[in-house]
Amino acid sequence: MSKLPMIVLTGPTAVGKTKLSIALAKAVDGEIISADSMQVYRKMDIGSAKITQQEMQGIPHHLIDVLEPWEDFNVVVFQKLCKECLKGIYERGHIPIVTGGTGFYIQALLKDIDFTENEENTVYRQELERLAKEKGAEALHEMLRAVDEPSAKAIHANNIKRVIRALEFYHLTGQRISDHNEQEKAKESAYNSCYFVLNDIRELLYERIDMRVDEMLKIGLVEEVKSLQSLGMKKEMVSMQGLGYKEILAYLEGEITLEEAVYLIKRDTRHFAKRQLTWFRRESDVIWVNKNEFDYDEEKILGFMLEKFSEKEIC
RNA sequence: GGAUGGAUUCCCGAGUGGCCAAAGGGGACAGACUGUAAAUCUGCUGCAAAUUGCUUCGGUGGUUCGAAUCCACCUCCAUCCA
Repeated sequence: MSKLPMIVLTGPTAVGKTKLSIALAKAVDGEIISADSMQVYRKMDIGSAKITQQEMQGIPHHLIDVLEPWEDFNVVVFQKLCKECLKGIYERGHIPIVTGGTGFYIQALLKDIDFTENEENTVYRQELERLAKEKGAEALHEMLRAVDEPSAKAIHANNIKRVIRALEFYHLTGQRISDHNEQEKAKESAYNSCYFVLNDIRELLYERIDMRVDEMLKIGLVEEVKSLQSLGMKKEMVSMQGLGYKEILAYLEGEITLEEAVYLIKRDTRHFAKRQLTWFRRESDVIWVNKNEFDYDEEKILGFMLEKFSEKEIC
């Protein structure tokens, strides 16, 4: 059986994915699946730059507003929910358009990376976290070296989160995560997909980010976070680690001024955009769509993408 | 007009005779990433080359084997007194 068709539309934050995704969906009779780690949350509209009902223009959207802000979300949940959506979309004879900036999620979907081999082991993880605090990152890294030399070499000792995950993986499965990664890395895409990365001149992108943050504030980001706070959201929660949320929360708790919070949101969003680009550069088979090369003309961009997609479908 | 304090590499800021291309932070840039990924972490940042050379610390001149660091004058900034 041939692989199922799929369009991926990604790119750095604030590049203009949302708008383009609607035009694309109309053109190919598609449904949109959001690959975004924050837009899944209800009550988090402004800070996550969530698409509005009106902007959707009747195009079905999935994985938006499906979780409460106190619920955990991660790749595994994404992958699971995503597969469920895809099933329905294919049954309806539509094309799935995966839109969003979380490269890791997209990879997990395309390569169908296997995360199923273990449960989240909070007890062991908590113990490791405690160890890290008491004995330091180096000690933890030594523990990893003892059981999984390649991982220890690849993961910097300071990157405690990933050291912990590697240890946890070994603890749970008896297998080295480095070996597991090796296997998963070799996989190729499970779909007949076109992987578009929308991009723009860096400088302009940064400008747009700054402007968008100002806009968020103007339309009530602080109020949004305030209401989340009153619902009991704490900064440790996954949802509150989103850009715009953690900083405003820090402001509301009196740790920093509003001015500082705004500066941090802008800066960290810029950093984020950069990291996204680094990720996409590493992915193979991506089709870069530099807006400036199309004179910022939506029609031209769309035309190019449709052409690429039809090439893909034929072969 | 007078007094005092300052001017440092993209920015902030340390450095007060050799160990200084100059601490530290920020930004910029680059990278890693396989269950928190809007997260977490790393590298790099005067110019050119093999351990080297060259041009930098407001300007000009001087002291010294040697100056970002000392001296003189000048320019600009800040505060205070007229």
